Amino acid sequence: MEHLTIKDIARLSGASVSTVSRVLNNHPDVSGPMRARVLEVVGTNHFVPNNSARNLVIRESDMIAVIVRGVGNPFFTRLIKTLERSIDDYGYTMALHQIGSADDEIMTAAQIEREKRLKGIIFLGGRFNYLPSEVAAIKVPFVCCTYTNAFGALDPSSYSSVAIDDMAEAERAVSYLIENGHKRVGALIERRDGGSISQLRYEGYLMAIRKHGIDEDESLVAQAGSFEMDDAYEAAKRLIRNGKPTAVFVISDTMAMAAMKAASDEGLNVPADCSVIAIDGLEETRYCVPTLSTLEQPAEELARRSADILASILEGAENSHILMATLMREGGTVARPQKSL
Amino acid sequence: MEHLTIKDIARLSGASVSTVSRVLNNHPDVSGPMRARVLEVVGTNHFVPNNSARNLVIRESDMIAVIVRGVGNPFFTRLIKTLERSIDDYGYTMALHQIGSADDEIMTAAQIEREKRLKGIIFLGGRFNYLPSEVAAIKVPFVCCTYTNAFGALDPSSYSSVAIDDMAEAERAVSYLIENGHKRVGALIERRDGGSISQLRYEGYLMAIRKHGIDEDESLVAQAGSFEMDDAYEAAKRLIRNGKPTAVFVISDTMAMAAMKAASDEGLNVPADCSVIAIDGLEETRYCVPTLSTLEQPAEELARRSADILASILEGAENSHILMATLMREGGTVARPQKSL
DNA sequence: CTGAAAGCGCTAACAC
DNA sequence: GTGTTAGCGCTTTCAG
Repeated sequence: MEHLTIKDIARLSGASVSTVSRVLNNHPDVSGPMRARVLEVVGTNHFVPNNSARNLVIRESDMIAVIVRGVGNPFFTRLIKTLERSIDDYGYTMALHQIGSADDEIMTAAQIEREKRLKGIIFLGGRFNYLPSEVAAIKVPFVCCTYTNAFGALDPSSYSSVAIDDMAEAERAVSYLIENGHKRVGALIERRDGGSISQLRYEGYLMAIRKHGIDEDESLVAQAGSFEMDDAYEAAKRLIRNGKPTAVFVISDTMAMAAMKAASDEGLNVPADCSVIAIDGLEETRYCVPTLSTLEQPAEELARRSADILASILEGAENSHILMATLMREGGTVARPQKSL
Repeated sequence: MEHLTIKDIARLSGASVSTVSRVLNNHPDVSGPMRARVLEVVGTNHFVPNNSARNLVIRESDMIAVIVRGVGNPFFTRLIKTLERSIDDYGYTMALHQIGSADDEIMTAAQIEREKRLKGIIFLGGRFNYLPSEVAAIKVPFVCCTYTNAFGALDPSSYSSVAIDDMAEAERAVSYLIENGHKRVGALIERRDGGSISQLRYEGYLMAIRKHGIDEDESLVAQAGSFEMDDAYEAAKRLIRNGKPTAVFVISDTMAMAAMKAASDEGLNVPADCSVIAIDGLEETRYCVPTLSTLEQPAEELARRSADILASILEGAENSHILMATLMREGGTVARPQKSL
């Protein structure tokens, strides 16, 4: 016997399929003895109803899908936790879907939407350049969490988003370094183009140094080519050797950890010889020695507001976009530059 | 129009449902013009087939589910990446399922198995105490990755596992400290009981100190109550103050990061005043200053072997159990104790 | 309270 | 090549 069906249970318990279905779904109109009998058969046979069949006939679910590209991103951890709780509080059920680096989140979403009869979707990280034509495949409301359609052509009324102003926050971080007396401020980024979060934060870096009348210096910009720590480490070493910065702005906390290690391995003391500031605010970097100075994204808020927006849209509200502020975490990695430099 | 069905596409394109189905599934026996016509209608209408219906009629899939409790665990990150690639290499498709802390992985698995017609399952982290009766609900082969049924009563031939020998490895880590001259070796754990990985590693700690004839000292054992960094930080502070250890064995890398911070905040230098060793081998802790000394779990291997086993079982092989060795990463957090202590 | 029967959207024989 | 049709396993009117 491969897999039992509701029909088998009916036969085994001497009830009809509809009665079995009723007890399975906790409908009240089943007699005590009958219910007990069915439950017993279900139990001893480890019967589990086929959800595909169920989903097929149920025209709607209470499910909200959270689609993540890269569960590897530690920043998403906290978001996911809060998302789960918020979605639950609204009476919905969360389904987390990790997608491979090759998959397209929009196509995946459209697929899952039909399969699960989703109520709505929350994307955790994604492309910045959706086209209206592709998004048309998604018929339920969705919110982009931690990013917006900065490089795309989406009608703002067609989707929602909750994120920080990456460019402005990066500018703030770099300005903070400059205001602390730094002139040679390096930037450790992934890529300066490519339409990712790295590009936005790099542009914020540029705005800050221009605004403060500092000349751009190519030797002060290091592109790691990825968000990985090993690539960041190597890029940081190059940056330190070639650019001799007194402070470095890093686009993410994990990359900043690698940069701090690189500085240490180069014989530099952080922050005495080289200050470091980043954006993200991972829990892990609180435990760096010294604690990483970083602009903390309001992770819990980001997640909660995303759920709030989706829930309100489900109640009839319009799409909306929220830009949240970061909180400066004054750790111990920023100091005024040494006189000698 | 809510959602189109294959029937709508048939009507719109002047084809029959079976023809539409054929082009959707890339069957060869459809004429060029007809195929193009259908594809066009599908495209302009953003039609996505209902997978529930599809799964219902397709009696089997090529899917292997990876069920994770807590995507938050950074150690799982690398595992997931490798798992995805390995599963893909075998020609299967991976579906990642995060389960909430309240859900039971076995019930969830049974459910998903039927829903998706899974080929097999890989659990990433889970309870150590499955009962044969509950596991009976799962009809496809499954492998426990990173843990075994240490506290349960499962027949070894009924499931597979790939893990390290937690107790032995913990003993090895602690012995390493003792052999480096440490007598006051503390243990920072989650709980000493509860049937988790913490219990196993704690028992390894006990074995090591007993084997070396060191007396047990309650003030040298700190239970954090969770695997969280903030709890570990507080527990580490208590441990340092009350136990005055010259070295600490920590059951996980993340908790070790917190412990190093605690030591630093207590005015201690790691490793001069207090050595630290852990088990896991996260990429992040390579970038601690100094690099954390830890027994690296062979993450890629763990994942690859899990996929290998599952694939071989699917080819007719028997269940099997693999215990893998860790690799000692000699970072910079272990030193011989100071004379003065 | 319980059973019979009609689909949910799709695939796969089976005819033409 | 293309269309017709019988279910996949389940929920849900609708009768009794």
